[in-house]
Amino acid sequence: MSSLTARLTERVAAAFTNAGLDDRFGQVTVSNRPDLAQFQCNGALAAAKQAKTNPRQLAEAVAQELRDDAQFQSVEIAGPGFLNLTLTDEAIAAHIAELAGDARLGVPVNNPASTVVLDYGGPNVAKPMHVGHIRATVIGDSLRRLFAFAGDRTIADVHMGDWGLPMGKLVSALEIEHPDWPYFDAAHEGAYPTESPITLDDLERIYPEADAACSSDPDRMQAARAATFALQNDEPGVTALWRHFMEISVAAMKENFDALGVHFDLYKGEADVHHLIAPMVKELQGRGLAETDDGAVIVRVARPDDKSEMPPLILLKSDGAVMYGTTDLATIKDRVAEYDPDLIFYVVDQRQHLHFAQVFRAAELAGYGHASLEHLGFGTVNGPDGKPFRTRDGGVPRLSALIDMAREKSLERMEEANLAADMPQAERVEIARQVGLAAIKFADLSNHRQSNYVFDLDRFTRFEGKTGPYLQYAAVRVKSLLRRAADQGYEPGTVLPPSDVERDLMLTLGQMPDAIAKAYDKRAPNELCDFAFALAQEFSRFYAATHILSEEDPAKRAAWLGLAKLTLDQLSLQLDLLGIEVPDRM
RNA sequence: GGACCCGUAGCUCAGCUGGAUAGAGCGCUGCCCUCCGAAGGCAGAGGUCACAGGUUCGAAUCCUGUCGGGUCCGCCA
Repeated sequence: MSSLTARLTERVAAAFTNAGLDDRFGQVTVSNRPDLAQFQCNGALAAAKQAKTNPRQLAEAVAQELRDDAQFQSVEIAGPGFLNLTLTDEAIAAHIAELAGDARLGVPVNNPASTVVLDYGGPNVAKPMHVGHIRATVIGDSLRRLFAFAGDRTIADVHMGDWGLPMGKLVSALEIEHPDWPYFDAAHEGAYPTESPITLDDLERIYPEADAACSSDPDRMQAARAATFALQNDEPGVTALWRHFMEISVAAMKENFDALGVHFDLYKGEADVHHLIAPMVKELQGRGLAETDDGAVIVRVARPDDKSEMPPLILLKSDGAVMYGTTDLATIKDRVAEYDPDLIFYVVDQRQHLHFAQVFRAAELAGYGHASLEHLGFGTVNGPDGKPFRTRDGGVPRLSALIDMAREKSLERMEEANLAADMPQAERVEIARQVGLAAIKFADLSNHRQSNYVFDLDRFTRFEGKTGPYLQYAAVRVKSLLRRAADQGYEPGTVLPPSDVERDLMLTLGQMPDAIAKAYDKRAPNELCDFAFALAQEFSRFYAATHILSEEDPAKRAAWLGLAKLTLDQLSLQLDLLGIEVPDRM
């Protein structure tokens, strides 16, 4: 089925055609003047501009035809030529009944489906995940859910940073600490230890030290480069050591992702395309697309009409080492071969915009696949001072610590509000976990993807206002209502033509397919957040204006319960697309 | 120096492929619980949409410039 505005657009477009005008002027939207009408079409204004005629006249011709259609209660022309449409209550009820009976709640399935590779998360081996990874994972996971629900085939790849200079820094630092380890013995024969001699704590301690040493000491940097080169050239000892890094880091990442409730289909990284790089560079050189410059192998991606300087993509540094642009390009080639995607999304920090522009151009020059490559950049997470979020000691807050803080804060809030007071402690803790995640996720997703935002846990965890916890509460309240109704033997029934009490709620419910389509087209989860909140507000208004369970007319009571159920179903879907769970009670 | 992003209510933010009276949350003022979860609802105050030009019947939205903040600009990822 299609959305209400889509149907109205079809109807009005036909009227434009019959009036001798282009049907694309028939676009119908929800009215921004609800006091005047429910829906509007501004097409007559655009059409008149093009035809250089009077817009009111054009609107009148279209309106004339629409007035014969029984689904409209009124068709009016206002101002310079706005077409104002109001449906009959019967037409609204018929549509909402259809929505309620549809397994997908009226949201159409993409046909044909697209294949979408989503690249998000981007954790680095041997580095703890931090506040910045919230955005990369939460936005990416929501887009994955949204596109999957729309019917697309989605492949989510975490795309770890596991192959560059940081690995060399670690290896070379370990060699200084433990020169006696077999990994560093060129004469070593046979297998290397299967058990890692280092722990996650070791890695997280050593990396910052090694990084600092490399910055200040050219010899250390040189050693790190050499180790990187050895890794990228399959030197067995270094490779064996690197496998330990991978094993312990991936385990830690998975813990973090589980705690966040985000899903990946693939735990691939830069290293997975290692074997593709040498042949790819050779191929690009052979085709004249790559050339040597200052000792480095580069692809020139600048275009004559560029407004600013577009630096070349460096495939191989002058020391022969691989850069991350190289692995990104090879990853595109790999994904094309593996999945033949229509779309590849990169949910990565906005600051890497230039990098992706370079890689995308190189992929285009090389003719790697037909996929549309989109860098969905995001802004930074800031502290209360408006600057990038830091802990008191100046460090970057760890993701796991933030999740713990959100849980604790949520538990406090629940106590304040006297929620879940009579529940066993284990259940309260579980609810606090769900509430804490909802707080973090909703706060992140409700901001526009590209803008920065201030991380204010105090505000995010509130049960009042536009927050994740509030939406959970709103959904739980409806669940509670439906439970009470069931206890009294009342079941949700078919919706009836609305009175003033429920008309706005029904019109809002009718908008969900449009809200989802908008979020999909704009790759913007904040559209879902806005809609979910608007729906919750509209339901609260309805809920305050009536008393469902004491209604004596059984048909009316059942119709209202039907609306409550549809609201709950929609809210649950919207929150699910945001990656937010809804407890049964709280 | 060049390019990109941003500047909207006291605060935090939506809206930006041009449309009618610029929205929400928090905070503030006043009402509404003998009744389904008041964490709610209703009403209200609060805005030169950074500034100046331009295009248009119509500009927060498009164009140009200025100011202010952020980011990026070949061998890190």
